Amino acid sequence: MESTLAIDALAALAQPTRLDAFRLIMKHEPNGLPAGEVARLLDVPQNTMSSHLAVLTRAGLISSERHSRSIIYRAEIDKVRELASFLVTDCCGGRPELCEPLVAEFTPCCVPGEGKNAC
Amino acid sequence: MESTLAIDALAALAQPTRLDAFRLIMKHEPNGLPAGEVARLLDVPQNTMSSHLAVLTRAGLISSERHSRSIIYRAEIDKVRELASFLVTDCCGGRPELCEPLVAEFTPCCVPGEGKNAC
DNA sequence: ACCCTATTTCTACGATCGTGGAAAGACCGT
DNA sequence: ACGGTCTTTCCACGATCGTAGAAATAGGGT
Repeated sequence: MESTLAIDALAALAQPTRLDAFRLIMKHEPNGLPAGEVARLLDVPQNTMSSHLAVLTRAGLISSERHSRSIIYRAEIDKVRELASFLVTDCCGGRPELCEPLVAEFTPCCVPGEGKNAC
Repeated sequence: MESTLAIDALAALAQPTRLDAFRLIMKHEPNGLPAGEVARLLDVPQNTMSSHLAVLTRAGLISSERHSRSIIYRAEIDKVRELASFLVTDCCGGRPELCEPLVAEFTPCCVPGEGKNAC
């Protein structure tokens, strides 16, 4: 992942209203959520939310699709994967021994066949 | 990880000069790097870099320690782990099937006993 | 054609951010 | 005590951001 793309994604998430909106949209995968619903659920004016959603879209973290009158927003999960990967790769670049604890953090999460899921 | 702490960390990294500085300091783990070196290597005035380093410090991503005349900056790797974990947890909250590909992204990296290290 | 709903675009305002000159603060050597 | 090095703090400037009112756009129902 290129540095400038990572910065756009980081900057997009580094804002309370947008982070909330992103998390909300994530929670509604893979159905998505209309823009008005996002604004209503987070109690933010529609036009304000619209510009925030535009920022998240420009950063590639969400995408939109028109569905008659509504515009449905969905999360771009690959982008989160890229971003987390960027952080980890960045951190252990050239130093594998540093990123081992990072991997350990994620591995117990979502292992198939495990009864409880820590994730 | 609390949301506001994550936002501070994200905002701190969402700036070119700071991201560069952070990556540079990461690269010099665990020895650390004096503030002046960071400024010199990235070709940024010392006082400008000083304020950026202060932001990264407030976000908990780096820490400083005086060593005679120099002030050595070191990365707080745990914080990166927390941040990456926050992103992943955020993403697959309640939906384990979504975070599986994320884990797959990290797992091949740094597995012990592997000859080549993709990380 | 008209109205209603859903959403965006335009615009402007105050607030915060990034930058770097100038000065001040630590620390060491002599 | 003094000069030199390393770093931070203070300050001010322009630039970007977050917000939301008002108007414009897109689509569906009658």
